[in-house]
Amino acid sequence: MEPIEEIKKIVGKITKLEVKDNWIEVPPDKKFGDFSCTIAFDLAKEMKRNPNEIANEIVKKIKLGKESNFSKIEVISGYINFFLKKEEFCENLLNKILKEGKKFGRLNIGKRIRTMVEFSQPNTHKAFHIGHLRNTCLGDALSRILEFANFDVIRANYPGDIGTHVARCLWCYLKFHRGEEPKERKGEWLGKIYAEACKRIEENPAYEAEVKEILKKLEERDKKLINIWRKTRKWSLDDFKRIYKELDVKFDVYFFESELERKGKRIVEEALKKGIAKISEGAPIVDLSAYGLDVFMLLRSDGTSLYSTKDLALAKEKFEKYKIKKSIYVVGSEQKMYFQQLFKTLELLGFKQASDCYHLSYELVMFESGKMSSREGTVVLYDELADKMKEKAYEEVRKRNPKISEKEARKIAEIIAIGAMKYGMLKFDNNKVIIFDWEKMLEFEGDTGPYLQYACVRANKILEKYGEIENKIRCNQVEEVEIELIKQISIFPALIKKICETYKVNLLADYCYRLASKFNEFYDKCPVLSEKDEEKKRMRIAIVHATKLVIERCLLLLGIKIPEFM
RNA sequence: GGGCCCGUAGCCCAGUCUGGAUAAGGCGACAGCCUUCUAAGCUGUAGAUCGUGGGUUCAAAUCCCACCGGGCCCA
Repeated sequence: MEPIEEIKKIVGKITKLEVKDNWIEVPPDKKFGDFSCTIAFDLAKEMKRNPNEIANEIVKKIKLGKESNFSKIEVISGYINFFLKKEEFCENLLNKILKEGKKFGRLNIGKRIRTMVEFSQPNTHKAFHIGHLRNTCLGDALSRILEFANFDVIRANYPGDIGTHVARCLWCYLKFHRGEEPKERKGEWLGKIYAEACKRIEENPAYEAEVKEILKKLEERDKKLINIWRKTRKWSLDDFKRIYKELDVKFDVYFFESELERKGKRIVEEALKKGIAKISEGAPIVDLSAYGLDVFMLLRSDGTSLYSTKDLALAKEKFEKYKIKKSIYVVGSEQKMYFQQLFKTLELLGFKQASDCYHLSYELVMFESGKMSSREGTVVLYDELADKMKEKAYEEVRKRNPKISEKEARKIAEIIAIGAMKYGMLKFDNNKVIIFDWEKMLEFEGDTGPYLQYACVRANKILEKYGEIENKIRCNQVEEVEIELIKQISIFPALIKKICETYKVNLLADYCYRLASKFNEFYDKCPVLSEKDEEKKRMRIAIVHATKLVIERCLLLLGIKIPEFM
């Protein structure tokens, strides 16, 4: 039995209560044991008695059996402190991992829940910038974690290939850059055209009418214009695909806004017929003020579509065609209100699945001076960042490996650069604004991606030199660093469970850093290959093996690759 | 005017959901450690009125209320 389970069982038996998770904690200091139970404080309140006395009474009744995980139980000022039989605990865990191998941490959810994670959603005709990167890393990592935990995940992308921004870009392209075509990174070039369009329109608002005309023609499927739209749209999409390939991010399905306009308009008609929507100032709206959600507009008064028009159609498609149970939307937090309105409207339209729609919001990537804006062209492009990261990583790789080939150095550098970038995006809580800082982003020491990769590379090197690993080991004596490391490994399955419930991907990044840190400490203090005591050596190899498995798993789930050397 | 998020050391950040013992790390600074499995590493020192003020509690960074500062959304 797991140690925590055992505490729940024995304390529960004596108090005749179900022991809650938050009554059990890990003490701040080793001298207080390995686990602590705070049940006496709560009981003291109810019984109006001294917690210390109650704790002592509980402990007096506990008889530890031979199979128990614990060697000792102590009461200190109301806390019931449990001390593990360290050697047994380590031996059990290590042997369990030797047996389970890569399956360690995988959850056994009986039924596979079909879950769609929609993320990335870049706009064509605009640049792919580091805000999209945050979104993409987050959605990809979440998908990987849910997949590992046995959810049936469908990864969806939803590029914005139609709408005002496209009309602006095409207007500027046709009016000022007709026929031009760059040789490479064509999507990036279109992004510049878009920024130029915004600038020109701002300077001369009379252009607005011309843009509107283009938008209208696009919705009416004007043949000539559609051909140009198709061509330029592909420029952007090709750029996105190149970036996803570099990031090793895959999608199972692409939805395009342009393909949802008509279906969306039909749903709006239906909503009007049902009386859920009504016309106000010429535009169909849903009045959600009864739910504190103001008014939700479904179409513009000129009949052109909005995000909402298309999102209604998309949701319907997700529910009906893909038969999903859960729908996760990874979208910036500025859209919180919008998604509340959308989900409520879906509910009113009779979609039961609306209650299983979840907006996973995250804050923006900003500059110290304020928001990035693709309109003003003040964005850090993905390629700009990636190029600099790769160059920096290349220098570092060269410093340490002067003899390897150019090709090999570039390959390793890319793995490190992409890892650093992803970790830099994933380690922060999603509610927190990331203030973009070149210096911090280009850091490869301390709490960074390369630190994690490095720990894993070190572990791999030891295992590679050792050869075949035994499938059962014994722990006669374990040192403090070893116990600390093994304890960190042991909480991995619980962590995965928690992330599946909270969608907090940064917990995994944080965990992995702590694990790598404990391993580096172990690496420094406990020689493995040169250890003379054979039994101890086998145990240490098992520790290295277990650490490698878990770090490798974490990095895989974060979407970070591991170089062969670095 | 209404709503949401953030505020923890010079800088960055975990912990807040589910209150618990001495607030965890990273960067930067200072002092050490490479003839021993890769120093992108390890060890130590200095650095925190947990935005402010109240409240609840045996116990508050964590829960409640008010306010201040920053960001976002709606009107």
